[in-house]
Amino acid sequence: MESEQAILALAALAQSTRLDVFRLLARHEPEGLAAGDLARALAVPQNTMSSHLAVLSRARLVTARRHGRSIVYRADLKAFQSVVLFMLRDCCNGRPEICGPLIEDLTPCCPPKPRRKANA
Amino acid sequence: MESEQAILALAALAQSTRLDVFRLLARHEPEGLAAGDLARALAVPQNTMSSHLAVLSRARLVTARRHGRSIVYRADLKAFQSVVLFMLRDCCNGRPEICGPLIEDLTPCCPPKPRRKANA
DNA sequence: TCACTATTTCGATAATTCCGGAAATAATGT
DNA sequence: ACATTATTTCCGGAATTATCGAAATAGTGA
Repeated sequence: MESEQAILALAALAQSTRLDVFRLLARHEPEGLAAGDLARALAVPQNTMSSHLAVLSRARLVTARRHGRSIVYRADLKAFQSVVLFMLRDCCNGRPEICGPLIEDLTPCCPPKPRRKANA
Repeated sequence: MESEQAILALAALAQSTRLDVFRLLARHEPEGLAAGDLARALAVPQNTMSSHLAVLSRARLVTARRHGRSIVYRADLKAFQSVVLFMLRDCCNGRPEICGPLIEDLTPCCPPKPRRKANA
């Protein structure tokens, strides 16, 4: 991922409504949510929501697909992952001694197994 | 980390000069760089750089410390880590089945130690 | 104190973003 | 074709951000 693309994504997420939208869509993977449902859920006018969705879409953080009358939006978790990866690479670039503990502390986010830091 | 703080950080990084600044500072940990050095390195006027540094500072992504005549800035990697963690939590919230592979794919960034298999 | 260096603050302008009312576009069913 | 529903586009105003010249502040050394 290139800087320009990452900046688009960071800017897209740096706004509370859009952050909420992405949160909500991530939670509704893989079904997605229609634009109107998003507007209703977050109590935002449809046209305002539409422009926010356009920003997220330009940033490639969400995808849109027409489904009957509705347009269903989905979070693009792969793209989101790319952004996180980009940030970490930026921070770690050639400095594993810094990134190492970061990744380690990161892991508890979604512990596949561990319950305590009984590691050694 | 709360949303508001995260949004400040994302917004701070969503600008090319500031992203470059953070990159540069991360690479110059733990010594840091003086404001003037940053301005020179990125070919930006001092006052412009100063306002960018203020934004990064408000977002807690950098710290400043006077050192003689200069003010030396340092990347706050802990704060950066918090932002990344926040993003991942937002994405994974209650959905390890999504976050799991994400973390796994993330690990190759800086593999400090042999990773164990997720799941079993 | 004075001169010098480093950085920030002030102030102004241009550009961008956010918001939402109103109108336009698109799909569906009759 | 028409009415209905879902969403977007158009438009304008308010707020915020980016940029940078000029002036102000802070530290250093003679």
